[in-house]
Amino acid sequence: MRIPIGSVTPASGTAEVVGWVHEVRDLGGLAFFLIRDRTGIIQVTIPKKKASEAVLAAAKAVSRESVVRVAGAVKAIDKAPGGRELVPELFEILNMCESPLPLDVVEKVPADLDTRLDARFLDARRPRVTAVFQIRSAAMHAINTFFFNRGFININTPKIVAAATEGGTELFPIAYFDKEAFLNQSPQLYKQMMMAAGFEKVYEIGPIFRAEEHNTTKHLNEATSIDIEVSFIDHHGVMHILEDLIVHTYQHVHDNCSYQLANLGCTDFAVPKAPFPRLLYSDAIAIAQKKIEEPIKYGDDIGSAAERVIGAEMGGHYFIVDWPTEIRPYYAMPYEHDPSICKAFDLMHPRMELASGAERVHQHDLLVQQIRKKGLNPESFEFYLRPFRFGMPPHAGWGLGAERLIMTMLGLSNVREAVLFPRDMHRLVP
RNA sequence: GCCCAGGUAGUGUAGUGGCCUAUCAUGAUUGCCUGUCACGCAAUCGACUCGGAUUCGAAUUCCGACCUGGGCGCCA
Repeated sequence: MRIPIGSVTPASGTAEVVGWVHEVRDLGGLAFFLIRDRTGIIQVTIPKKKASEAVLAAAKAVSRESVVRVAGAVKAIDKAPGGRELVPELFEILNMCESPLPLDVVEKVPADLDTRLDARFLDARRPRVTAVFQIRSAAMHAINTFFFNRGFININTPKIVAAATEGGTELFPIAYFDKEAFLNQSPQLYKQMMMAAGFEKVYEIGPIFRAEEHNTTKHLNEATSIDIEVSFIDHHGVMHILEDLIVHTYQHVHDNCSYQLANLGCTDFAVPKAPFPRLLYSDAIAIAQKKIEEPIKYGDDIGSAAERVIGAEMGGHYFIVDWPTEIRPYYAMPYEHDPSICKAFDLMHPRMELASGAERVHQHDLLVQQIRKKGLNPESFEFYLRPFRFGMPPHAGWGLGAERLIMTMLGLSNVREAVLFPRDMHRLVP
């Protein structure tokens, strides 16, 4: 019976493991093989005088990164990684690996991201890359559990749509029989429609597509969005949910992924504390005006340079709240006392924006008015506007970028590190 | 879309007109080595993105193409 390498201990007695040949060190009369699976690495030691002919033949023939099955006695050895080693009675090559390798799995020599992504299957064998995706999986599990425990209904909305949701961002056109269609940039309109359906609390984790020709370390043309929409709640309510979710997710990773965090060198993994500070948009602008050279004024978007200096000032996660209505989408609810600002917010990590959300406009006529103000045609949104005439409850929601969450959580330098097969301007394969 | 910087063995690099039959590391092949853990030692193998131009001479200068990284705008 095969057991995971991470579970092999000096107390195991005998063990059978399967995995990849990570490294070979042949000292002459004694040879060391490091065998790796997704749970860890074990040293296999072959004393050549004592080993069987079959074991010697296989050990001589095998190449690095070949798949092998090894079985034998487990011995406690202080000098070996994990304090144990395997002395094989069986050393079977399940599949040979070609040579040379497209990149160095052991990482004695680094590889460019481009080279790594071209051979992602091999790149992902590297323990630190495996760790990123194991942590991403754990984080997603925590997020699903969080919503399930709070009574959210998990929904799936179409990714093939007829029109833009908000205007502005570029869409990917696709051929849809004899009609014009696009890949969806956001589940925004659909999750709002489910408020009219009385679902009250919905969430969706799914792909979003943006055809922007951006060339940065924090943008993808295909990203994963974690979206919620909740009825009978205001923007403060959904901000509470968001900060609780962030803390819960960090805590889950902290409690369940110590091996992976160690592989990544995250020795000081800190769980953020809620509540996160609420910074008024107007105060954020004031900070930026003091600290950066390029001119920025009330009513401007907060650019990368401003984002960085404000982030440095805040030191941790924070919200920017009460944005000018003019620079937010039409579905953000303006304040009654001052319609020039609205109940919209962004969740920020010191490095970048993670999420944005708002209390939504739920009154049909106000919504039409706001759509017009943005220079958009309400008629092309009829499928969306219709529910607002048939009992749409007050509601609020947000969308959180999954890759950015993982990127900032683990201190990754490029968002592509948080995606198995990233899609950007230049990359469509693999 | 705009602005920078690049493209040299499988991988990562050095090389700014002749000293390049191209540096170093890693890797692969072969040999030696019984406690390695970036094992060590020796030998061998393996590269200037493509096309054009300048020049006695181009990896190096110029033009074009293709490809890549980064910054900005915009956003998640």
